[in-house]
Amino acid sequence: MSPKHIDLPEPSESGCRATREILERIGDKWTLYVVGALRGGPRRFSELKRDVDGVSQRMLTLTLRGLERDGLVTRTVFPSIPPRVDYELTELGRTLLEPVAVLINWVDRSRPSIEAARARFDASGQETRGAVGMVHRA
Amino acid sequence: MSPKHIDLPEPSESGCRATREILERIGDKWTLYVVGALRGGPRRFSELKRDVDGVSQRMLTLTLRGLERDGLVTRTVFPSIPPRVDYELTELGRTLLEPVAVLINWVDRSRPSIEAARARFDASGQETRGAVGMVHRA
DNA sequence: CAGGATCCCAGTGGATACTG
DNA sequence: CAGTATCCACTGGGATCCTG
Repeated sequence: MSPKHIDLPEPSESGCRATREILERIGDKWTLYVVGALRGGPRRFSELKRDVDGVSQRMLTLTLRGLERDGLVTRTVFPSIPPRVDYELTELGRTLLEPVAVLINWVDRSRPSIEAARARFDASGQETRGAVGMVHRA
Repeated sequence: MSPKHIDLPEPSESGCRATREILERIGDKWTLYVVGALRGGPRRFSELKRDVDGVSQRMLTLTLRGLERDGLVTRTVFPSIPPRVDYELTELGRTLLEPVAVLINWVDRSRPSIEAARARFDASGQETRGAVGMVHRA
């Protein structure tokens, strides 16, 4: 069925290229997690490093730079000793939280189905390869 | 400030690791575009190759395999000459369209702001680096 | 504490050639 | 047409060391 499907907004056709560029930003390995860690308010560098867990200081720095460059995060330096730097989502950055939440929710709800599908595929997938006749693999 | 923010669903805490694994699937270079190309209904391999534009047959194959493995698309072989293979979103695959649409919409709406921020950052970013006092870069 | 500079590896993905 | 197989370049990203 699905007579009408969902009406995907068509990445405005014009900006499909530019859209990809931005999707790759938030599609990288750490951006979503950093944004998630910042959702509660300002965080220091070392707090983020602890919260995100697994991230190297190099990647955390690069990720924060990228977010700052895109106007999604502000960086505030306090000239104290020891130095202290706070990162915080901008207005724009906070608007990203909703789309991300929708996506995360989808992943959470779909994970059982996906993992089941993977198990099925990995278990019985290969030998139907050269089968004769119409084949549905999956 | 920001007393309430948006209430991010907390990636169910438990499955943060597993969630990442799936996020990386749809976060790769081609998956979202292939899914987008399939939103209108079944498509043949060669049609997808034309639609997605820029994708190599290798990456298209790998991407489709991954989606098939995760139960998001079905692969149907017609034993004709020349051979024909149709790909189609599953029910589960179609449920992915909405979260993706939300994200694409966000990118489209935010692109002007982001590009402006990038221009500003790239133009005047570097020299405020070692400045004294509290500094807001951006 | 925050992060710059280097080195280096593994995986992603492109180009090309071949097959059923 | 719809792949598979190889080779290869690039780069994302980790580890480590050093500085203000």
